[in-house]
Amino acid sequence: MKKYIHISGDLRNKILAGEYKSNDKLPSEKDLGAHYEASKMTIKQALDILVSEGLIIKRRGSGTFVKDLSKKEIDRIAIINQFRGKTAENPDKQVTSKVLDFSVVKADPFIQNKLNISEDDFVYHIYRVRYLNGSPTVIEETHMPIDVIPGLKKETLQASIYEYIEEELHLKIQSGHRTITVRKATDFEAEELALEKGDPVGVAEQIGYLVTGAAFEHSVSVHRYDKFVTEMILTRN
Amino acid sequence: MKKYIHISGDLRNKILAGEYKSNDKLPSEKDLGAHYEASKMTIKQALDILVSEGLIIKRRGSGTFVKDLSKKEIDRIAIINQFRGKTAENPDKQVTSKVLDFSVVKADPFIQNKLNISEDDFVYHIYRVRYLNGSPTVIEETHMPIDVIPGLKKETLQASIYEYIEEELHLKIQSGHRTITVRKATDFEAEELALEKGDPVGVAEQIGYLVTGAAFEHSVSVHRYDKFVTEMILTRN
DNA sequence: AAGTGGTCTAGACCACATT
DNA sequence: ATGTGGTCTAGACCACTTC
Repeated sequence: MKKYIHISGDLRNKILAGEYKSNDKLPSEKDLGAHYEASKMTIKQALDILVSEGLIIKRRGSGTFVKDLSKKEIDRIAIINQFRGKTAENPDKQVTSKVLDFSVVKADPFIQNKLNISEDDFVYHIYRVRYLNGSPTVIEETHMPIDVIPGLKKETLQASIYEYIEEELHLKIQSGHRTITVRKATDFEAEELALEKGDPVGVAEQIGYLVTGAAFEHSVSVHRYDKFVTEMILTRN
Repeated sequence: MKKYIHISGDLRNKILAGEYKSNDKLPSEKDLGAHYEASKMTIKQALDILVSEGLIIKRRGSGTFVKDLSKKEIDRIAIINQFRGKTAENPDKQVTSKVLDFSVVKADPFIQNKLNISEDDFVYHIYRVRYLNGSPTVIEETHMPIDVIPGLKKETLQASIYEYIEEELHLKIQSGHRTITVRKATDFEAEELALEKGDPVGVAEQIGYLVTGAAFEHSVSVHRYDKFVTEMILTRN
């Protein structure tokens, strides 16, 4: 186990368990270094993880403090800021899919640009309605370059593509760039998502990248307005 | 100037200028260290900034590579992931406000919990419609503890509260925790935002924190659906 | 085997806040 | 003046990829 992971995990537990409370001052980096038998840089690395999670605040000159979080915020914080597929995001729910289209096409200019591929490259076109516990939740339209993600089968679409990519192809997913907008449902979307015409939908457009740096997916997902939540932590420089 | 800021800035410029192109390999950390006369840890710190911005990817054993970004993605990347007020987010537009309510009230239990204050604490209640270039864009309802942000005047609300906090009170804003949802506009919201009844709105609920760790605002902002965009970069682990 | 990034150290000096 | 976190160094060893 990496030392800084161990230290940040240990401190996170103590905060979540209430051993350090809101606004409490943590021991200094020097003291923590003595306690964990680690150098200052390692302690700093551990604390910076908790800063990025929004749990603590460091103030040069005064010390490190537990943020003034409400209980709900603390519960929330363990979960967010992860990049996962729908299946992994909802471990407690049954995720199923209706496949509207699954084909191989030439990428149009829009997709070419998003995936940074040339006009001769082929992509999968995957168009699915996805259900959580049987109720329609989101319509996803995904394009993936066949060169990057080969061998997709229709039965894979019923389950988790991300799992296929990581477990079967042994590729590693690194990051995603996501843009969220809001609009009215089209007639088709309303029908598939069991909404009224013109009801709100949340739209997430996303480009996914592998650790190799290659863009492996462009997807647009249209969510029922009552089942769309997204959370983030913003920091100031 | 901090050395790692200088190095990451220099490399960012080279990437954005196309000096390093998509999928290009950057010099090794050792070589960069020689070039910039910096130690390995400092180079690492500089590169990690670019990783968090989504510009590059590091692969142990092989090297550091420019991500396979489309041109648009590259342009986008300079902007996002900052925590700022509406005024600062729209430097090119004129931001004005209509103040619907400005009062001091006792915090109700919901707000108490969000701001982590007690039932005896007073908060400002600020309720504004905000206009970009004269057209209604968002309705914001904000609560701020008067103990944390004293001396708010009605004329401040016409402009930028964030500016008041930083310039006048000399407090430093550190971070925000934001949750985004989608729903139908209420009749009141539709009227103020010049929408039809039941049209979509994007809702951002946010808690803001100072560098002291104190929660200084809870706000719910209801956005016209055609003027609501939010962008983020997600990473795995 | 050679080269890469990841982790870690022991210490230095600096910028800032508090006393 | 003291204590804090921020930056930086010069090196060590490790895990991983590529040849």
